[in-house]
Amino acid sequence: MKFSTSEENYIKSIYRLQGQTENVNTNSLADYLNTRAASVTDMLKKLKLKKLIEYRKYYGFRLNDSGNKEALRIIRRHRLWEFFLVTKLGMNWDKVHAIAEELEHISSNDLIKRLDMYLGQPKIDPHGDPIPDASGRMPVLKQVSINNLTLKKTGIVSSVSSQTQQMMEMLDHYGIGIGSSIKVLKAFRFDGSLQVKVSKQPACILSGQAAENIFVYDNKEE
Amino acid sequence: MKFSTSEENYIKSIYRLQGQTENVNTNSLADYLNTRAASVTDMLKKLKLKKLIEYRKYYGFRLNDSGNKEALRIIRRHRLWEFFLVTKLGMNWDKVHAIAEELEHISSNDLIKRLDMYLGQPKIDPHGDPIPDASGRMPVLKQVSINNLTLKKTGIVSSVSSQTQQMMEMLDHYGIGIGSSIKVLKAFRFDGSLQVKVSKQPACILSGQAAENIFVYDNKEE
DNA sequence: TATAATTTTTAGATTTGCCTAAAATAATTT
DNA sequence: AAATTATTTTAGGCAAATCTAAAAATTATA
Repeated sequence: MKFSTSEENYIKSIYRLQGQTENVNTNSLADYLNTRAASVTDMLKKLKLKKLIEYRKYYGFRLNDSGNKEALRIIRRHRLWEFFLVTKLGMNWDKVHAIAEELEHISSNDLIKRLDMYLGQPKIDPHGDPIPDASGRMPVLKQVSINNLTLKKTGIVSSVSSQTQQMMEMLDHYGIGIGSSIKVLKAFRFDGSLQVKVSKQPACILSGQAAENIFVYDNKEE
Repeated sequence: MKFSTSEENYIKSIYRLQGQTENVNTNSLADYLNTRAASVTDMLKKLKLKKLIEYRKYYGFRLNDSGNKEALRIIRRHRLWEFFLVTKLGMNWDKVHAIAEELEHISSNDLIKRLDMYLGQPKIDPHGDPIPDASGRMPVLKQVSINNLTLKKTGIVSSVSSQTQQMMEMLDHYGIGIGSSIKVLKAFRFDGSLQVKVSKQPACILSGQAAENIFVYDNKEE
């Protein structure tokens, strides 16, 4: 089934909001979409008719199974395009969102399958968010501290276990933050220090102690 | 100035049609766009208001300078995306058109500038049509017979000078047609024969005699 | 050149997605 | 529990892009 751009935006937004709470309510969706409650109600009727949501008047609504599936398809497209814009076109990752919002509505399955292959079946987008697979499953992401990351494999920083002032200062100095991509070029067994490449910056050295506190997801297919 | 998808489709179509004749008339545009004359008239009013066309009621219309400029911007986007779909995603060139029709309406200048760089500033799309440059100029394409094509440079077949039955049979056998991409891997000076790669097929040998009858445009920036 | 045929435009609906204002329902207070 | 407040829905309208049917202008023909 094909959906309009507007329908897709509603589906995606409901998916976002229902993540936190159980049911979504009209006003919060209206806020989120920068529109009015009346417009939301109009669209809810349409989405109900198309059997994408559970909806009881005045009581809130949520996506049903096929609604969720559709949401994941849209999110997959969005994140693959973001990955493309950052890794292939070198766009800044805080600027890709708006463009991906447009690209995501092009729904050719063949296009997306090929894009996915071309990008190396990435598992996380440049913001550090997981990319659902073709059948709508979110990948199970194993986090590894970077001293356990395979050499030359790109990981995406997911968390840091020490949140001390000193640690933060150092991460800041190296330009490392949640979502940064990191590749280990060389591991020195003598002291556990690592030569790493952070995003597009020149290679640098991290101590073993720092390394074991920085966690990444492996990106791309094994 | 920003235009709607529908406006852009009209602009592009007028550009196509006015190529052949001087003025475009309502019915032929309606035919071309698979719509009704009344819808065309409605849009013409809008395009006139936005100062993109010359239009005298009942007498036909054509793009003015800014209309032409806009058309070329859209065509540029379309052809760059087609190039991307074929060369990067490996799509069949007879299937890319429909998808490029959607991609072309995403109008971020930064996106298109980067896409262009990423693709190597190509001069012709996979159908053999020239790609306008950023300022809307169509590239001046020099045709070269492939025995004058620089080694390892990809050319796009533009014409064949001998149209004999025998020649056609051979071209067919090698899978060479207008729009095919050809790269010369090796030139044997002894007899002028060439080892060439046609599209994604395995390399093969062409006689010097055949080669001098096959003309290509150089693609990509010098 | 008057009439017929064709082309183009206007008039008036329709659909989608949005809006405001008012009515209906639910939740909170007193 | 009744009244007040907040939320949600309905009613009715608007703009964009389309359509059909009818009117107007142009072109062709008898």
